[in-house]
Amino acid sequence: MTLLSIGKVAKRAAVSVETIRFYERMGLLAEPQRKASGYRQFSEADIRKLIFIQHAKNLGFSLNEIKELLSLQADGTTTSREIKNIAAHKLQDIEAKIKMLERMRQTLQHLVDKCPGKGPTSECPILDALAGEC
Amino acid sequence: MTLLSIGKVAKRAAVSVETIRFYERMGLLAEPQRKASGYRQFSEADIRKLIFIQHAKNLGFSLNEIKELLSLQADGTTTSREIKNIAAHKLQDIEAKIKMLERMRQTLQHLVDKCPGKGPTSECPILDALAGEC
DNA sequence: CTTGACTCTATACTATACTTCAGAGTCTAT
DNA sequence: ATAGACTCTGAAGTATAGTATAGAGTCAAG
Repeated sequence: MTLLSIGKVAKRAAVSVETIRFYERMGLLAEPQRKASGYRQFSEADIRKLIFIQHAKNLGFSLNEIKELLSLQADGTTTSREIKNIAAHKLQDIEAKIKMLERMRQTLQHLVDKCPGKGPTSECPILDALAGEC
Repeated sequence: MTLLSIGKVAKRAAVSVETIRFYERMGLLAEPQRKASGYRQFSEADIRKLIFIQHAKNLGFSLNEIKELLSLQADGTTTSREIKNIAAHKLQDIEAKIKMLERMRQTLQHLVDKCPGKGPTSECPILDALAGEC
């Protein structure tokens, strides 16, 4: 198999060289082979792993969660059920976040609608509402 | 007016003593009066400000944004229009976040639905999708 | 064989919003 | 007067996900 420099891998996976070294330190990527000079040598599998990481990040997984997914994937005794559970949990996280943001959106929309957009700040309903007891 | 210790203020505003000192350092609260001993002395207005900060945080404003809101509020030349603009901007931020989370939710829901929840990880459609090129 | 691009390590820095800690001094109730 | 609660400062630590930098060494093309 062809071995690739960190720069090539970075370009192909669309991440920075520093990010790759950072992921290695964090344990998301195994320590790669080295040349006699100390230069890292990566394989195509590492590129796939980096792409996996980006996709999981896009779905809201943290690096720690991604690390867990990767280790479960590597572990022969893990079943698809565990992966599904993790994904379902993350789905709930996301739904909870959406609900919170929806509440924030509604409240803020009300305030913006109520504000005439003129006059001094002392009569601004937005500031009034923020100062209010409840 | 009655003056209050940092501990009383913390209790009444439902924040920690350290948080109050932190907000002071960040410039969200003005430096309070001090007793001869160096103990801070707060007023009811400070409690209202702390409550304002909590409410604004609940609506998604960052501490820096809240700092701006507070300084605009204090500044006599600012109009309600500026506050409305800031709130409207934040509303757009929130809406953008919701949209992104909705996309994440949909993708993740699809994956969870597709996964039978049994069998080895090597056949897990969730992991497959994360590894996929696109 | 030289030059420019690349890579190495280690450390520090970014942003956000706090929390924790040590060690010293103060306040209040009994 | 003394014990326990409270407060002070300044610095360091937490979590997340990287980015930046210095100084040294390596690689590939002409």
